[in-house]
Amino acid sequence: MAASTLAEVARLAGVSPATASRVLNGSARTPGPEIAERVKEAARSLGYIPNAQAQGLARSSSGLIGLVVHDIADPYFSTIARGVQSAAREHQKMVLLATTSGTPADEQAAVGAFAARRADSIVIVGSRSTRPQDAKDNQELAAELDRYCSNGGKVGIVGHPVVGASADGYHVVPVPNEELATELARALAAEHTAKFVIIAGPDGLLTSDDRIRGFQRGLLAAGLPEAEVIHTGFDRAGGYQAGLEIAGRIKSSQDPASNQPAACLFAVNDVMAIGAVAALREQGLSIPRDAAIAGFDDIETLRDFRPALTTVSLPLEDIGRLATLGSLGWSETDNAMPVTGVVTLRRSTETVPT
Amino acid sequence: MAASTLAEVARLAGVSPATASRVLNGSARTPGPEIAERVKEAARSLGYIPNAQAQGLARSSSGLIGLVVHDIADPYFSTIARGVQSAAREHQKMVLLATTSGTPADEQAAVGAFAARRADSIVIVGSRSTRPQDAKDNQELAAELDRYCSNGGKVGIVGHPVVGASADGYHVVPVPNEELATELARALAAEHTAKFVIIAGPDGLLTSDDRIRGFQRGLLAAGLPEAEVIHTGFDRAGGYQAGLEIAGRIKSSQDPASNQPAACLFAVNDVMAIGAVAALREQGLSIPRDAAIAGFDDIETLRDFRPALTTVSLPLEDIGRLATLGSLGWSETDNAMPVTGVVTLRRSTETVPT
DNA sequence: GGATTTCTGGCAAGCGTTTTCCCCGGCGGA
DNA sequence: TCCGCCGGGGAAAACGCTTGCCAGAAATCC
Repeated sequence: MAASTLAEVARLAGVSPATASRVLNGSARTPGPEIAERVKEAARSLGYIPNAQAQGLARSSSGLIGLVVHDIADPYFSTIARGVQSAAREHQKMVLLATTSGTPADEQAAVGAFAARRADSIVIVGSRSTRPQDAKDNQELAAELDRYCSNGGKVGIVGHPVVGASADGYHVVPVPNEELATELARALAAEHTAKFVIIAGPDGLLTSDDRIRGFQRGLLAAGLPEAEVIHTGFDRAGGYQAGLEIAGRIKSSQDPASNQPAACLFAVNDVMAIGAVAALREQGLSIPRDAAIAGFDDIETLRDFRPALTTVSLPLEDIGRLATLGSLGWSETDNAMPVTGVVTLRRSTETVPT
Repeated sequence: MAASTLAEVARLAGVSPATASRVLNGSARTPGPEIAERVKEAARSLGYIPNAQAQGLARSSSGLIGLVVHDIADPYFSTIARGVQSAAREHQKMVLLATTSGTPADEQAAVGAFAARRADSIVIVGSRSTRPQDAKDNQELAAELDRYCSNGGKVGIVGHPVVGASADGYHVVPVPNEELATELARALAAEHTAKFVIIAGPDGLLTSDDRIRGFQRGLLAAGLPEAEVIHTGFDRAGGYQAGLEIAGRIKSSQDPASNQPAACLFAVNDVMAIGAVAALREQGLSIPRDAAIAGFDDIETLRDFRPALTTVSLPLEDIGRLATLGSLGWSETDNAMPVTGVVTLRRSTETVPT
């Protein structure tokens, strides 16, 4: 038994498909109540489900929102995805998911697929890259997006605009990474005298770069020298690796007499921070005694981590919502309420008394 | 500028739409190479993107896979989602996401929406409920699914079949929750003499119930009495609450002379376990000294948690893949490799020497 | 060399809706 | 009483693509 069609419903109700369509799917014109009832009854008895593809074709709008993330299993993205999902639901849209590992080429493919599906809008999350090797792909991504926009699509972007994209229809939700990193640095500088080291993502990853820049600026403002920057992977493994390296240095240079932390670390995101902590611990170091460490994002799942991680709380779910609403043309919302975060000092950067 | 259509491409290339369709979208018949080149060139120059909705309508298949989860921000689900996504991608499908908070009514709505979109298959993840208040909704969900299946849809389910669903086309990926919980209990029973307490989800949540049952069986096999079961929310908050209660009891009854843990806790999932640990700690108790605790799932993000959590490792990503492949009719795969987990003993249940 | 296949394009009929007209009956105003 | 309106229902034309079928041409076989 194939799914029943509108035509069948109409026939059963003894009306034309036009009328059936009008009563079953919100139309400006509402047929007479008696007829309407008959149609609804017919639909019910046949178990009629409108074919959204056909509707999409006819209305040329699909009710779909495309979501592009690096990795849906990463808590950063999945939290944002939750926001996207909830905003989409409020607007009776469904979300189409694409994961890309952050590769611009994959992102381009995803945008293409969304365009093919005539998604009403696309939300892109995840740090942009300006690395030279990505330049070409970035350009193609930008072209794909521009094409999508010029065909009437809307795009919501978290963080940085896609490099090179220029058409109308973009809505970016800015995240004050730099400012917040500055604040974090100042807060840490007030308590710590140890050497600062930044555990960062690959050079050219915009989010990472912003946070580095902001942090350095904060140190500067506090009259401290620039921090050393270690570039590594933007994930736990990267943090872990950097942690190992730092642990080695600390152990070889630590002054046993001092009980001040030998280093104050800033990992540009929480997951990296956790990786670094794991490495430091494995090497027998203790946080925050031997080294203080801060992250960024304030991932929910990691809040029970001990020592509690100093970090910058970002309203990830709201960010997802905002990007979605923005992509839907709901731009009033963001003017009302720009994204902001708050520096959250916790145990991992406390200076141990004595 | 509206998106260009196949007809325009055909016109520009000087061929019929039929021919254009054949060269641009994999068809059994491939037109002559010279013509093909002309069409491709035309398509390229127009920036043609096939309209997937129209294709779907014509082919009556959408290339969509519907994924139903309780909460995409929950690491359990997001890890499975990653597997689903990757399997989908390998089969050139896109995934449509729906989150339902586990409410059967919402799940039904999601299935309906997927059916409307003519999703090729649906993957349902998340514990089924047999609670009386859900009975009616469950039945409707089952009806909706049956309808979807009888219209040719395929369904992949993780864990338990939907209560009451009977049509053809279901593929369930069984997760040996009960067996693994039994194993876990035996392993713990070998080391612990303290009172066992199970921190469980609401009564009637199948996954929770299975894990309880398995655990009790394991205790029994080890010659120990049944554990007390505390029913609470299936999430961190639930675990936390139970943790508070247990902490109270422990503190009021603890024998200061003993340095054996006063209780051995089993939380039916990792997130609950983490919540419980947080509560216990807040109450000044230490793990595993005052209480041992184990979880279930082995969530990746929580692996760096200290004390490392004893748990049962589940190949979540594979489970997602399997359910997806199964839903696509790739059933050979699962016969070859049933899902299995492994009891992973870690620090949180170690008995402290002396 | 003629007849029979084998190919290759094109025509046109869907796929299931929406939406623009159009028509017809009833109504109020003059 | 006549006319213009209005409102509700239907016919039919999209929407953009696939595919079964057909016809002509080329290739193959006696």
